[in-house]
Amino acid sequence: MGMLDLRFVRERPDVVARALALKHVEADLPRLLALDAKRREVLAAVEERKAERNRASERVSVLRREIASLEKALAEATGTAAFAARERIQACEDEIAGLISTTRSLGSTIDEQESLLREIDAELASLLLTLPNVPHASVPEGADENDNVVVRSWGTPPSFDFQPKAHWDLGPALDILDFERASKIAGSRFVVNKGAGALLERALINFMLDLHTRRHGYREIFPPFMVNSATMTGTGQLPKFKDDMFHVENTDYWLIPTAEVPVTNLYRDEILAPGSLPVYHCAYSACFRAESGAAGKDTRGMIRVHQFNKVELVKFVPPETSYDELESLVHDAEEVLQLLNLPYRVVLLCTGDMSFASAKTYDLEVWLPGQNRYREISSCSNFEDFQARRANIRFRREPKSKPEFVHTLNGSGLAVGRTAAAIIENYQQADGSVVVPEVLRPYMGGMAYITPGA
RNA sequence: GGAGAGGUACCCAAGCAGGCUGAAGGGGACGGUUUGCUAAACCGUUAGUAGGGGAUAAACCCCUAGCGAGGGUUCGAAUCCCUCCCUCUCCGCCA
Repeated sequence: MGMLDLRFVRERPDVVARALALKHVEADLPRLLALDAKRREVLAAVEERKAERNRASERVSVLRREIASLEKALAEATGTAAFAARERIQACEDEIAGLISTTRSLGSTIDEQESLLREIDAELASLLLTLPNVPHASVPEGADENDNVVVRSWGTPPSFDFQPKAHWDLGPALDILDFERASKIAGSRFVVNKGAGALLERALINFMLDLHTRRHGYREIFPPFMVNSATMTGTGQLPKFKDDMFHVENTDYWLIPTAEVPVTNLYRDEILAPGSLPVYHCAYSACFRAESGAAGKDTRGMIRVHQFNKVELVKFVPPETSYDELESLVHDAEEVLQLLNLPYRVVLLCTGDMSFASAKTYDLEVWLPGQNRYREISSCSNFEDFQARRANIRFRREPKSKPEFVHTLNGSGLAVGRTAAAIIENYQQADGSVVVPEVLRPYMGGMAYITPGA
């Protein structure tokens, strides 16, 4: 989420209209443009009156001082001098009376115009939020996910000489995933990881964080898992996606749906100093999602749950490099899958399937033998300055130069639960045990196999 | 949770019996003088920002807002009133 530059909308309504069509978004662009014109008209009028009021107030102040000094002089003056002073004082007081009465009526006009302006601003702001980001020129046009483009594939889906099972069968059989008890203590769409299952989850988190911090140059952040409304608004979860999130009753706290929220908001309302870009952050967090619109979808297993773990990658970069940064971000996420030797493909989302805020998005999809299909495991996007404008994150190129909006990017690196599911399914053996990928063994006390009860 | 103190520019800090104070004074930073170099000393500069308008190749100029945030009183608010937020100290409670 985020917003476009009002000036850009004013100057290039054609581009905005095209983006609306490409992303299948409805918005009242003509009304927005009309309000914008109206706003500037009223603003000019109200500011002219304020300037007038300020001049009058200053004049009152000057006159008051003059009166004061005249009164002092009057004490010693006599005859014609005293008479002249009294005359002058009277003239000043008359002028003050006149100034006050005109300024008073000026004030009420200002009040009226300002409240009109507030109404216009409010509607304009909410209309501006209905405009999606403009897709980058390299994004294929298309209606829905069927028009997405597979950019590359890596690895080969394993062939089994037995019928491969889904992780929701394998996990409980190994007693490393417990959906039944999860549903007892919390509800549906939760999972309890046990023994080697818990260890696997923890190992994956550490493995991913180590990879991104030590080899890819990201700085680790461990953020709060609850944030306030201002933060949720900064990255656009509020007000639009209120129902997709969990709210803590009687507080202003919301459970984060992704670490992107706290991490992107770290620099909200800040101007980053020259030389501080690019900033690369990675963050583990639990993610909480209400999945309100997903009834009946992925009800089994840990593909779609209310709480899952994720390692998120977030970048703040100067505008000119953001598309190169997107490519490297995708590679950083891909490397996790390569090192784990999990087959996947990279999909470039078409205009109709990409999110509201994104200018360009690649999805990583991992092969899940149990479902015999690729499933999304990471989504990497360049938001350009769309998020930064809303969250007001800027930077300076030189100590004296004008602040500019940064470009923000983020991507999962990766969704941990889905990665665990992919490992369980891709590394399953005929006897129901699971081979532990080489790179994870150091993180699991050397464990090479997950066997029942491990 | 109880009690107190406080939020002013890059930092510290004065102003708070309303008016040439959008802000004294330090520090820092930047520029200059001096100097073989450095240091010191001296001089100068230093709200940044947002919005609107004007001029333009640009530099620039004008207006408005802005002293934690939002309201109110007033001709006029950093200054008076109300609400909220945050920070610090002490006590209590805890991991």
